[in-house]
Amino acid sequence: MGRLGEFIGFRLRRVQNLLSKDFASATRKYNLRSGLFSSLSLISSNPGISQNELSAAVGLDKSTFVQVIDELEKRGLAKREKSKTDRRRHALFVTDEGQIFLNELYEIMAKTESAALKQLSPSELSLLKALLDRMYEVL
Amino acid sequence: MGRLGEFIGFRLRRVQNLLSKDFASATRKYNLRSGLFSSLSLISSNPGISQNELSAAVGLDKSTFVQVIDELEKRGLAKREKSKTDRRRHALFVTDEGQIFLNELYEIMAKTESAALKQLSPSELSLLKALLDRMYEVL
DNA sequence: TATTGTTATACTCTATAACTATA
DNA sequence: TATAGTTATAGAGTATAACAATA
Repeated sequence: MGRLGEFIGFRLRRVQNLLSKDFASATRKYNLRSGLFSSLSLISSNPGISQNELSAAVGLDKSTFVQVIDELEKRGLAKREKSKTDRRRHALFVTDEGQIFLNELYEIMAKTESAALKQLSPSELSLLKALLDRMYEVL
Repeated sequence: MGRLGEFIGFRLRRVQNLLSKDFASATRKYNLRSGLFSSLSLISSNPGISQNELSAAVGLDKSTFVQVIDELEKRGLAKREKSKTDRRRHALFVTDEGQIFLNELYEIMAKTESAALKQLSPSELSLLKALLDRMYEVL
């Protein structure tokens, strides 16, 4: 790999690439549009979140989420509700069916990561998380 | 972040996202097409590599690299040479100018990572690399 | 027949700008 | 005026399929 292999970003990316490819192939049958999983998860963890807040959390433009949420609604996984206090906003909620589906995706994600995590002892894993968090906070 | 934050892939991605955004903004003036840096680096480390081998190493389709290498040639950073032994193949080489530019990109990458790496002691950094390599090898 | 590089093409992802309805 | 959501649109990035040259 040459000097590219000296960089920590290279190592991060190649592990993450494999994980995300594994997750993509494990969920291919669900035909998950980009951002659907993370949106569903964030709505679940933050009931009533607006589309604007969601886009800020994910770091993509708000226009990106219109189709994502259209699809979540069409699939019956989440729904928009007009805010009573500010009628411009849509409060977003995960449906019961959406929560079941989301739990299934969490399971698949956990299984995807399990092979990699088996290589690490519990203390190594918590150290890895701590190191990554320290790097994230300073960037 | 909810349960999404429990996954190691989430932590890997968010650190790597920040690193790659920082690198992108630090190199914006060079107008680097996707794959140009990694291709130039791999050609430099593997002189005479073919387009097919390059695409296999990066994990993208060979058709993707036609335009990347067109641009590397147009900028005078690398060149194609017809292989003597198999006239279908193009042996790829970095020019002197390309090597100078590549070294500059390595510098920028190192500077990009330095903020994050300052958070880690030398032994933590080498452990982090080892853990990531162990995860990569098993995936 | 199979492989290397090429072209044409289409699809996904994402951003920007302009619009609407509200505030 | 400003903000939330929407629409239209354009630009990247990538893959697939078909092709020419060569093996």
